[in-house]
Amino acid sequence: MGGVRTALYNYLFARRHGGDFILRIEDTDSQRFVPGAEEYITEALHWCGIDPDEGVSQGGPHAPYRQSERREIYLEYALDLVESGNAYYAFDTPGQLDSLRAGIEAEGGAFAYNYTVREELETSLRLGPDETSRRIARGDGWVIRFRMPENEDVAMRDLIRGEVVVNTSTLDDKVLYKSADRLPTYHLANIVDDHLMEISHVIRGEEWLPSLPLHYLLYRSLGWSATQPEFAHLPLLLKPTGGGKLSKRDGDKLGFPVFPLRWVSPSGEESRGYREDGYFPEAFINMLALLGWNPGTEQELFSLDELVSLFSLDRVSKSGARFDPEKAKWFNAQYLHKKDNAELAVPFLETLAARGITSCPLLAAKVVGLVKERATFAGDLWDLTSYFFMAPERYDQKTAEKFWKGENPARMAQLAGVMEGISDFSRENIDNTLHEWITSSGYPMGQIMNCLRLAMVGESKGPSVADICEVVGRDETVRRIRACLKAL
RNA sequence: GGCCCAUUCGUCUAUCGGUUAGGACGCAAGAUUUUCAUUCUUGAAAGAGGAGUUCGAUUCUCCUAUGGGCUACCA
Repeated sequence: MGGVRTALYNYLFARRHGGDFILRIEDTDSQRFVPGAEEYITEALHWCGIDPDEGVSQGGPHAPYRQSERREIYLEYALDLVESGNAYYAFDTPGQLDSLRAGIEAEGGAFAYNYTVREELETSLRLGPDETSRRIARGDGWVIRFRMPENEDVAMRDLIRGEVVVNTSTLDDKVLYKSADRLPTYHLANIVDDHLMEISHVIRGEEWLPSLPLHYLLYRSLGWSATQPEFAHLPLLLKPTGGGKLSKRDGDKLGFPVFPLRWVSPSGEESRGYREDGYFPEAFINMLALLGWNPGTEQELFSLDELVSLFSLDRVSKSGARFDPEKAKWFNAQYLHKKDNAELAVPFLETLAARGITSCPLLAAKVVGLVKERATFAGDLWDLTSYFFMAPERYDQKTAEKFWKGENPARMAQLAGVMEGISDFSRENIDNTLHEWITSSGYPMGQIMNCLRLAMVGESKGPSVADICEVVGRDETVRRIRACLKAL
């Protein structure tokens, strides 16, 4: 969800300003490669209606869009950085660093790989060029680290938060190029690719804000400050209850989807998706758009086009937004109620067919129209309409006790005959005949109507009883009244 | 621990120094629907605390508190 919202804001911003929305796959962690994940992202964006203009599946002038296919690009820039003195080689093994870290933490300190230690550790800064070359030639493992300046205030601009200043002495010498898989880290790859792909705006999650100084310094060290993109860091999506940002596991625990589409991990773990749970993509998108942004008016329902024309980064809120599954449902219900009956009838007919019921599109659309305002999801439709297709199998006890008593059963027996006599079995005619008969007989209207509903539906719910009678037809109406008489 | 960001009803939010602090979800009550739902009306519900600036602070500044993020050869 968080990722989709980020993509959505990027899409809206790009569309709003006539730019391109680019999907780049940042797969520089070979350890965490997940088969199927990339296809999943593409399919999810497509379902949401926010396909990229450029990217892995549509290509574009900046291809390839998969960082794993651009690996030879990055080393060159990392070496440039070493040459210009902005980066250096480090030969420390992960094991060495772990024990160093553990030792310092045991004394209550915090280890940072920075200006205080880089001249004492296994770095090219201490070893000198000859020894460094010797070690590299020998095949020692090396990484390239950024040489973070000492005590410099970096002033940055965020389109949502304004000015942010950080002193470099609180930062560390981040690894830019990894030894393990001969790939850059996010930081280097991101800056290099954003430059090469002519990215104008980076709109990403707030968790990236702490590395913004590094990114600013990287642009400067590479000599790209003049063309560096603008940044906007989005507030995080928070769990509905408790603390922390929304994470992939929360949905299963709290009973709502966190994925746009159902996701089955390679290890077989399943996560439900908004699509499979019956959400309309328009409703999902609408809900996400308003989680952290609003147009300043009281309008809450927006089409994608409206969002495009209204969206602006300066109306994005600064604080984290707690996701409310109830409001998500409300959005879906709004879209469901607005949906065309014939359109809703298409999946509904499939539901019916799966239950062995054959119906025509016209009838299905009519039934859907009668009950859709009671539904939140298209999947609710069957529960709300089953009595149109099947006679009730049991009768709600409370309703029966309340209405099916005294002279009412005898009156219902009469009503069966009255119904049988209606030749034009239309809604209007049923309604008129019914009222006329009840009034002229001097029967209590509420009692009779509720008894009839009980016979037709089995409980106290549903649209106008005349509508129900019309749909099921005269014979079935009479049959249901007599069945109810027999059962009760 | 260090650094950074944030703080208005339970939740999402409006307010860009002067408002009876508005809307939405949810909740409650009522009306309509001779049922249920929809719809409509109404109600309960908020400026974290403390200083300062100002004629006047929810709004600007600082401090504190709280929440969150980051602190990997992950993104």
